[in-house]
Amino acid sequence: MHKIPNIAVIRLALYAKHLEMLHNDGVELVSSVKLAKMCGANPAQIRKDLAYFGQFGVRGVGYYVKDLLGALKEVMGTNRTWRLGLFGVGNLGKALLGFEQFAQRGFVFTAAFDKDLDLVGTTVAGMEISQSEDIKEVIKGPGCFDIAVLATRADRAQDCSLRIVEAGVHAILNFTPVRLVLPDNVFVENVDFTVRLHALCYSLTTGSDVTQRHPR
Amino acid sequence: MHKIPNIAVIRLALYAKHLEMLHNDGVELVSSVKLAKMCGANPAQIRKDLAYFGQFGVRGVGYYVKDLLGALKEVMGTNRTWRLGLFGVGNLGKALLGFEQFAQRGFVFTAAFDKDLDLVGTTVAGMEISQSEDIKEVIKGPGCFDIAVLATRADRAQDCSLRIVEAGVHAILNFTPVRLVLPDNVFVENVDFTVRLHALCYSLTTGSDVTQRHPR
DNA sequence: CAGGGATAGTGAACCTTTTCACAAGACTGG
DNA sequence: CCAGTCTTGTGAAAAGGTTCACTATCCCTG
Ligand SMILES: NC(=O)c1ccc[n+]([C@@H]2O[C@H](COP(=O)([O-])OP(=O)(O)OC[C@H]3O[C@@H](n4cnc5c(N)ncnc54)[C@H](O)[C@@H]3O)[C@@H](O)[C@H]2O)c1
Ligand SMILES: NC(=O)c1ccc[n+]([C@@H]2O[C@H](COP(=O)([O-])OP(=O)(O)OC[C@H]3O[C@@H](n4cnc5c(N)ncnc54)[C@H](O)[C@@H]3O)[C@@H](O)[C@H]2O)c1
Repeated sequence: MHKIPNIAVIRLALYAKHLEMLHNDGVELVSSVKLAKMCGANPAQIRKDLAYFGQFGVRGVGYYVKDLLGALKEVMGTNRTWRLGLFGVGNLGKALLGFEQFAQRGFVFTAAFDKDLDLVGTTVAGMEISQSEDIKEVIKGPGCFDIAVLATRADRAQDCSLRIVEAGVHAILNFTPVRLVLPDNVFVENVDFTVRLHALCYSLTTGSDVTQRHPR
Repeated sequence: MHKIPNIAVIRLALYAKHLEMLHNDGVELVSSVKLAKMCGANPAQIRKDLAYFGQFGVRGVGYYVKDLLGALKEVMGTNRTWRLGLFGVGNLGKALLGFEQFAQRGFVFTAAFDKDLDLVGTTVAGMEISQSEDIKEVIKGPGCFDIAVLATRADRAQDCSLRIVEAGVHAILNFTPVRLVLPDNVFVENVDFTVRLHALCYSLTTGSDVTQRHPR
């Protein structure tokens, strides 16, 4: 029994993305070598990553795209729709709400919250905006969601995340630059692209690539 | 002479971010232990990362926030303003253009391009939008930029990135889900948050955290 | 100016992750 | 049905990264 490297799990999402593309293109069979080329990975790594979760290929043949995709979705829990709740309908929040491709990938916004009373009650991308304080009521109804997307102003992020957790939500995609301090049973993924911009600056300045072995 | 781990470089940006906060709060001195707590890192790692680039601390005392920040900025090439050119002024592009905090961190949009002729000529967040085809002219004038931010529709991304490279730009922050195929001397950082959402799904489904040892 | 308490810098040990290399199985054509 | 070819699955080796533990250095107090 092996321990599963955390990074393998994250790569699974990457593989699934590319399998989805292959599937859409009508490709039925793929080898680890071909998939690796698409993902910019090493074929042995793909095989090893998959091996942590089972045997999905056929020796001498390759992987059946549809089967592997289905298996990966099951492993990752993405063979269902996940409901998202947005906090902070500003610049970024509006872009996220209006991003149709989320739905194609199984993510649907069921609620949106803002502090600003001018926004509350208005509709953005077909979604009526609720007041942040009402989270506990909203979550009991059709606005119930599984994952919170945090895009409030930075100075409200900690505070807001606490209320999210209090309401019983245990997963947060955090777009604010704040490192949230929350109980251990809450899963947080931080997205900060200024850090990525800095990596580019370093590359341009020194001429040396900051190659990423891990997808990010 | 040691080889510098690429990930160390990326962490530098993280340290710099937190040093910036300390500096704004008027803190003058910080130890590796304190900084590690803020960043969610190990103190030895911080010291080791810094050691790759020089000696910035005082034994028995700690690091002078202002000095260390200055040193890191120099190492990373962020002690100057970097000019950004936006491609694709849609949902996401508008949010990026309107994000004032970029400027605070030394990143300024000097040009914005779109394919849509209804958008070209209009002004978004104080920026006049040019036609994608005009990149070569724009880059010769005051609209010149160092880093391209790619937020076009996915099916135009590869094509658009090629034209960016042709115009002489060698760094791209790529928000599209496409893996760009470009010459080796072009630096690309991919931002794909659906992959992060999938990691959350996995955590929620299995109950096991996908802890990130590396900042992303 | 000596002693105690901090804390950076760093070689070495340790741990994790990637890559290699090959056996096992699957298909093809004759 | 056999030989040749392809590709997965996987133990083992290699590479890469993190953490430990210790030394060197500094500051402060008496
Ligand atoms: N816009 C970008 O491109 C971008 C890029 C990177 C990071 N971010 C981060 O995303 C966050 C939002 O950025 P933005 O540009 O959309 O800012 P914004 O000021 O346009 O929007 C913030 C919104 O959050 C709302 N808000 C504040 N406190 C709230 C609370 N407690 N509950 C619910 N809503 C609340 C505000 O009313 C406002 O509508 C910021 O933390 C920013 O640092 C934004
Ligand atoms: N909106 C989001 O929250 C979000 C999230 C993740 C990823 N993305 C990705 O970012 C990209 C943009 O998303 P969006 O929601 O802003 O889409 P959008 O359709 O609102 O905007 C795309 C814009 O790009 C322009 N465009 C197309 N081809 C171009 C070219 N060759 N040169 C310049 N401009 C061009 C279009 O005219 C349009 O204005 C997409 O690839 C999407 O997958 C968006």
